[in-house]
Amino acid sequence: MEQKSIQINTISNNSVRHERADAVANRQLLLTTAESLFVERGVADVTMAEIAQAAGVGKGTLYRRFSNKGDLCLALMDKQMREFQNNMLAELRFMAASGMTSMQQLDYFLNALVSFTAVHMPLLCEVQQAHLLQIQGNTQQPHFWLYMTVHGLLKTAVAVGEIPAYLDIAYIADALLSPLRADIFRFQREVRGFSLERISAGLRGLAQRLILYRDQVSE
Amino acid sequence: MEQKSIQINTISNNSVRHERADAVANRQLLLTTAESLFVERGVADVTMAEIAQAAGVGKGTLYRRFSNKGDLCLALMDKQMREFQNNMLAELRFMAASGMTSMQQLDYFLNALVSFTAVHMPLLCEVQQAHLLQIQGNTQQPHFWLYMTVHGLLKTAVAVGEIPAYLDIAYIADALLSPLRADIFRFQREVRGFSLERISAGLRGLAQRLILYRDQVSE
DNA sequence: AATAAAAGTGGACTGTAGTCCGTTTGTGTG
DNA sequence: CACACAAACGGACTACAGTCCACTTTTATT
Repeated sequence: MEQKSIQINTISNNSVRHERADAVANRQLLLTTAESLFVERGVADVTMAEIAQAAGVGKGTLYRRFSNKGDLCLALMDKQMREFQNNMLAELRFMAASGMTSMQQLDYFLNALVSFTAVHMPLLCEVQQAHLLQIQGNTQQPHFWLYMTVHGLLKTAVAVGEIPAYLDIAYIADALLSPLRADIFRFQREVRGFSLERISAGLRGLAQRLILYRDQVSE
Repeated sequence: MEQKSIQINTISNNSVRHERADAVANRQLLLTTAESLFVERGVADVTMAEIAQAAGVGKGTLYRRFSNKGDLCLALMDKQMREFQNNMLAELRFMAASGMTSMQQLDYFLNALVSFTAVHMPLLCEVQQAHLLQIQGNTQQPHFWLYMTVHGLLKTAVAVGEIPAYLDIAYIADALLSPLRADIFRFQREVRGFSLERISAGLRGLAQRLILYRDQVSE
């Protein structure tokens, strides 16, 4: 997880500068401070200035590490995010090897993603609020990986003939993920009062509708 | 459109207070001022203080009329919104009377909605940013009407047997509308580079997948 | 026309995000 | 070890959203 942040700054192409020790310590300090404040009073009600103050550093230091609240929240989820990714990758590979269809894998993936979204909703709200359009091909974005996964599964499903070839799977991948944007998800949970099970079933049901039935005209 | 704002404040149950003339004038002044600033420099780059100043009124006056930028933007769309609503209502009624199926009506509706979203995207972004969770059963929200319409069409479609009864249409109505949230729509347009036609076709294709085919098991 | 109360108004004020920049500190090099 | 300098630091500063409230204007009533 954090071995990544070392050796970021390559000077020219030869000598390397490590991230300074105090900087590393401060990053960690800020993360743990933020986390406990978030737990204590809720993510939305903690200001950046408070985090800096509670950690005993200046605001400039905080912002040097995390360019905004979303960034900070993303860093807090980072570990669990990678875990989720790795687990999913492994499980999907296993499912594929066991002869399960791509659409069954997609079903499983979406279900897991609903749970993940539910657990991290408060942080995800902040992340998505911040990263809205600075996405611009940033491969690091959480959304990017989700999209690639769903898109990949759909692509295979088309190739194998599970779903019709005329479907616009690039669009569909986006569309299937859009109800899981944190703000919409939250709306469904808190205003509509949908249970996790209902959201998961609804979304998966929508996805499974893509499956090709025998008598359909393949346009 | 603006005949509505008169006679809002009922005192007790008998006497009525009109909205003061200067207030009405100021509301109109603020709307036209805001609109020209928006046209000139883009919605996102105009601050509330600028609007107040350009209109020659204090900030307090602006905020008394429109409780935030989203509110102001909503008011600017109000006329076209009602128009869209009325047209749709009429056209859907006509389609129904002409014997078109609910799913065909939904197809038409979604297509029109994509166009509407595209035209008003900048304003919609602001509106949706502001009104995120103060929605709480507010019947005035634009989203509410969209939801009711889609939900209604799906309900009829189930009743008539166009789509299976086991579908969770309450969920599906939300899910179908979620790719049209302004921020997601914008992402698809500006980052993915999807054309309007592609978005419309993709969304409608997804909706049409709900249709019941003969050999499907009705679970 | 006088008046009281509601409604409206302006702008100072508060709170928060995020930037900027002069100062301090850790680190690799000689 | 000392020294240069990039990196890191702190906190003042800017910008904007939104609130508050003392003062003004309109309006209905008499």
